[in-house]
Amino acid sequence: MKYQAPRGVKDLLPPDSETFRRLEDEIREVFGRSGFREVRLPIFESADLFSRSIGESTDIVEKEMYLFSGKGGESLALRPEGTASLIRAAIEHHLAEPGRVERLYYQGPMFRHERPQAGRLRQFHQAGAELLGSSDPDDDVDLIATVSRHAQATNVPASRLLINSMGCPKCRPAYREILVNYLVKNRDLLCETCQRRTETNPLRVLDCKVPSCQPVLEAAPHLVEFLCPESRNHFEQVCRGLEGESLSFTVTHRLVRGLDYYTETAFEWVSDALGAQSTWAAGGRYNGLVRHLGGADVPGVGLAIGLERLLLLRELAGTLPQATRPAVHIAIHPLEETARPYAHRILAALRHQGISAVGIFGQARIKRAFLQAEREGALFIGLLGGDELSAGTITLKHLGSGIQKTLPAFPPEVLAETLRAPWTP
RNA sequence: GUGAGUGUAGCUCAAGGGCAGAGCACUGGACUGUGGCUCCAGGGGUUGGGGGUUCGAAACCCCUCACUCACCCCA
Repeated sequence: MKYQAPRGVKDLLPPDSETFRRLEDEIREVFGRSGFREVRLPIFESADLFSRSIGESTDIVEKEMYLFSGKGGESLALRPEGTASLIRAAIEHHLAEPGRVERLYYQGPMFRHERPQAGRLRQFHQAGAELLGSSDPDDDVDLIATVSRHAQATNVPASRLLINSMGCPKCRPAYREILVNYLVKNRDLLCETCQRRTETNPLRVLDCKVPSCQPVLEAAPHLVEFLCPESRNHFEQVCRGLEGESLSFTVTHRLVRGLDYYTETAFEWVSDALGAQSTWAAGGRYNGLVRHLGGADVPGVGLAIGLERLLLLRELAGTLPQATRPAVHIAIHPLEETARPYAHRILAALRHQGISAVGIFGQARIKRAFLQAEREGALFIGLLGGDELSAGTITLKHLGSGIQKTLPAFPPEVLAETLRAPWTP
């Protein structure tokens, strides 16, 4: 085997490609019903956009981006996530303006250079929704409800919603200092990675899963206890709103975001039915991001769904959208050389009538032609021999019932109608 | 980036130092303008790749690549 797909990328073949397509369409529908409209974003951007928005000290930027240079030497990157691109586009096209509310969604492949494993690919797909221009906690609640309700309706197994507050630029630095003091005091009890992160990205230490770190981290001060009055109020209203919607959630003090631009509410949906990569959707509020990227002071809240992970869950639940192969209505087989042009004429005429039709040209024996017609999913086979050619007819056989009729091939409107009518004994 | 487990026909898998095999799929025939069933026959492989040990390697050793899972990170 000479060539094979690069590591961590996957070919999606029928019927899996059709199933995936249906899942994407379903998510478009869900976002669309909540008022979001699609933006098509480029697959690469200036590398700088991602390091500025995601954060220099995150793994994504430090070691997982696919970087390359443009002809002019500019530094470009395949997008590792969608929010940065969407916000860039919203600023560029003046959709992120004070007082203006925009609901936008995107969908498509993302790229991160990681070691592949269950639910983790180097090219994977995300669908994300972003609501710009509102800082109202009920918009957080509504966005969360959109995904949670759909998860309920499609029986996503063992799914739990976790939420936390990341605070705001007013209160997070104070908490950060308190946390760093606590971590430094307990430095000897922490793993090497945590010791290093205490300097570089202290909030991430809370996310550590090394067993020996757990007692220290469990006892660490909780961010929610140090929120400023505004942030506290926002978080409480989100919690109350979710309760009002009867959406169950768990406040998880050690839930933090890997991406620096999140403020206030952070949330994610996890499922024990997945492997180690248990998060299938995640999001949060990012009130500082638009300005951070050079736009106006416009708040935002958004989320992204990992489509491959959702697909795994829906497969387990048995609620995957039905993969439908495009139906071939009729397969047309010329029995003699002289009937070939006639076959082409009928194929074109039927397709023009909206009937899907394939030609079977490469089979010398009629038995093979029947087998191929079945394999291609045809409902009918149309046989064209010398008799049909001279009489201007076509011999139709309905493959399901075995009913056979020889009818005029033209006008095509009449033939198309015959093919659409039920053929029962 | 680290670790473990797997790589044999298109697919699912046998053979565990001594002739590389089965089922399904594929191709041809029985069957010349009428399919699915059946029967008969056939094609397919440098055993992921490279090197080594051995009279002899799919098997044992080393390197490498890929897949799977876990760490890490994240959707």
